Amino acid sequence: METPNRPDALPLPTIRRYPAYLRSVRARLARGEASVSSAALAAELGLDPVLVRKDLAMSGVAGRPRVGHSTAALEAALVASLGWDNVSEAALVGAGSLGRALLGYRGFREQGLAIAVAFDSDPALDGLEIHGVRVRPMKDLVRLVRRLSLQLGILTVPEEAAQPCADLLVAAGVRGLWNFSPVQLDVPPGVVVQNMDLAQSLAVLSHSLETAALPSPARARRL
Amino acid sequence: METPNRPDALPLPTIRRYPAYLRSVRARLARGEASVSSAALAAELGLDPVLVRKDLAMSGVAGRPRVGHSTAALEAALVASLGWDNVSEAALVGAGSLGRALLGYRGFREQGLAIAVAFDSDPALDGLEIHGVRVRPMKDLVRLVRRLSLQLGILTVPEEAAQPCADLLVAAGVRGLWNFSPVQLDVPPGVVVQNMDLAQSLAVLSHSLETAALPSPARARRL
DNA sequence: TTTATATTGATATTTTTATATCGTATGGAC
DNA sequence: GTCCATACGATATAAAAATATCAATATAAA
Repeated sequence: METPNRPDALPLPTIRRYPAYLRSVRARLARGEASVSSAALAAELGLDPVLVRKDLAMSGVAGRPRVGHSTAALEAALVASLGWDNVSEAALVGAGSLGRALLGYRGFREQGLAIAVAFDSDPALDGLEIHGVRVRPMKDLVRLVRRLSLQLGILTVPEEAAQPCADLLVAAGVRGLWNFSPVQLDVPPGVVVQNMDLAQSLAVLSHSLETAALPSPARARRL
Repeated sequence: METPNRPDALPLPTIRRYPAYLRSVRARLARGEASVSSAALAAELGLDPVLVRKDLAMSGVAGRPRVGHSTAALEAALVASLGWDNVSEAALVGAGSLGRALLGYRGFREQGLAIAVAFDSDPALDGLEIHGVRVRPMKDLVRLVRRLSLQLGILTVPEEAAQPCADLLVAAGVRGLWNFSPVQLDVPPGVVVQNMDLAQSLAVLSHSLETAALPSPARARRL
């Protein structure tokens, strides 16, 4: 009942480490290396080798003693686990400076993401094309997102606009929201929200700076 | 004693939640509310009330039965725990679209961060002022960062430039790096690195979308 | 004054995640 | 062919974090 049968839901920490593994594996593939050991990955990324082995095992790729894991197999398995094999198309809402930065980011292609259209409330931006993506007025959002069957909404709007825009995207049928604003979005069940919160990240950094005044213990390195 | 450092090192998950508490507390303060209950915060942020209570307790602010916690006291304690009471000055390296977006972000002031200067390898940007911050050439980095005693480096450069720029910043004496590139930085002990990784966040979102149960009807309509 | 109740704070339990340990398989050296 | 070093895989332990439970307390109402 609870579990959708196809892909297992992996532990979130594992999923968070997958992009780093994938990056390294792709680089090795490009260098012509046919296999990689968990120890090598662990050393490169500053992680515990056992942890890496367990993470890789969960991707379904078996390793061979004395050899390691096939880079090609790993690449495919990691991409599949991440859901980056079939590209999801997204609508970006808020073509301010952050929105434009995302529109110009080339890396999304390798990460199964394509931004199909952008929306902004500023009439001056209406019709503009930014990095190959057309900007549309907000009033067209629901209709366009629905017609294009977009799965994902990217929110790069000022905080006071975040919830209303989220509501529009949900009404238009997106199944996930990538939220760059610092507000806690309220969405119906079934819609996934992932927050990309600057404040959260900065908090960890500031607090670490404040507390780690002297280098007494080797603080555990979080990927 | 066990704790040589002045401020206690709080659990990272707690620290990550502090900005959300702080936001809510500040909003309540602005509305003139003198106190707030852990249950109210929990409901607003979608967290377990017990978790909120433990988090708030760790800030050192005591609550009163039937009343809650003083918003003023909470504000002060959270800000202090985060190290946001004394502003740290930062150097931003890489004045591309993402760098500019950060330079234009107003919220940093309330988060104890001020960007004092920016650097970019593009000579065309030399001397430019972006959102009130001057852009300098890379060759001036070490000298300027050292002279201004900047504590923090913000890396918004292409991935191949990340490690060299990090090395420069470390050589100039920064104690922390906020890394927006997807590479694992190698820094000497004592220097704190906090990664702000788009791929990591996107990974969680994609995987959640992949594993989340699809709405039962009308999904096989794309033949 | 008494009582009901909202709310805290402490303790205990469970769950999750990370680390340590040990056995096993494989490919190459001799 | 035998032995050895390497790397995996499984099991066990530990650490961290979230969740549950419950007693204590202070406020407001009766």
